[in-house]
Amino acid sequence: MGTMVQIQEALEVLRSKGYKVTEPRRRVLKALAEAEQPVSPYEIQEMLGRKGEYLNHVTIYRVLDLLCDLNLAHKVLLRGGFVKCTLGKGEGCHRFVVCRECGTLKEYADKALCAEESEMARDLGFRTEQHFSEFSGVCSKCQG
Amino acid sequence: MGTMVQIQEALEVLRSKGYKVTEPRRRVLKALAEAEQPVSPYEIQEMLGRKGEYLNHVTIYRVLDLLCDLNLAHKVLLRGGFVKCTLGKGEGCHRFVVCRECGTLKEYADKALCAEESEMARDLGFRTEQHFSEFSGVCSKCQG
DNA sequence: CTTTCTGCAAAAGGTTTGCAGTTAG
DNA sequence: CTAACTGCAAACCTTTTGCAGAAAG
Repeated sequence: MGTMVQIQEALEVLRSKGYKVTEPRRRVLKALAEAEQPVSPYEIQEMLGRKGEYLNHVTIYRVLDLLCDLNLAHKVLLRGGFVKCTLGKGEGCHRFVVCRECGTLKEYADKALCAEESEMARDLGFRTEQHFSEFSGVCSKCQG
Repeated sequence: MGTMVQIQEALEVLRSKGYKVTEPRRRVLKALAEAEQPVSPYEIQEMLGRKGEYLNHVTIYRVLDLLCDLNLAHKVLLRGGFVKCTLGKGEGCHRFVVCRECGTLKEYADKALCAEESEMARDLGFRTEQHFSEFSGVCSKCQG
């Protein structure tokens, strides 16, 4: 499955930036990859607990901080949880579409939209650096 | 000044929806109108305290909840604070541009952008209902 | 070996709840 | 008057900090 590959890639990023590859970091990455929805630090702790892989919550907070710094994970503001990043580099700002019913999330990027938003902001006198965009709606499965 | 008018309008919305116009609600609205940046519940409490207008923090939380429900205020997720809504109705989703330096914020809405985003999401199988957008950047004053 | 990382204990902060008393309409 | 609102106390949950021991490279 692609999940293992994704985790390996993430670990490689850690290594290449001089960070150590540790068991807690592996576990948090795996938990994020397995989660279908954005998950909070304590939810991650629960997920791991069920598999007998206890981690201190402080450790989880710190791992998540690092992963977000490296763009290997994102905090979803609308839901207050974290997700594993599924995009590569250099494709514009990362966005989310979140299903209000089941919590399913899709990540995407669109350079044209980014450009348009930046222009919008320029009209207001701003030089934008980052666009946080999250759309809330209903996914195909949940549409009746 | 326009501030008073804006508050009067907000109070009118409260009245028209059957909510009571109380001193705490007046005070929170006034504080939001005076704030130049997004402010947290406790910051609002401080602002009011300096004017000798004490409010319990629980009351402030509840007033803010109500104002957000009525779209008279917004929670700015990037900053974790609240702002008074400055837009009228039916102009599309409300967005923010926030200055990373001074915290200055501008609110705007753009129907075309909304439409474009909805199309984007439709391609991903989503029927969107709400677009939540915050741009982080540098405002004209803070640009060197 | 040495630097980085983790766990623990504890504190600090933010948010919520239930209830009794007050107030707007 | 009565329903709606506020204040208080307390609980609860989330996040952060400092430090001592463990582990990766």
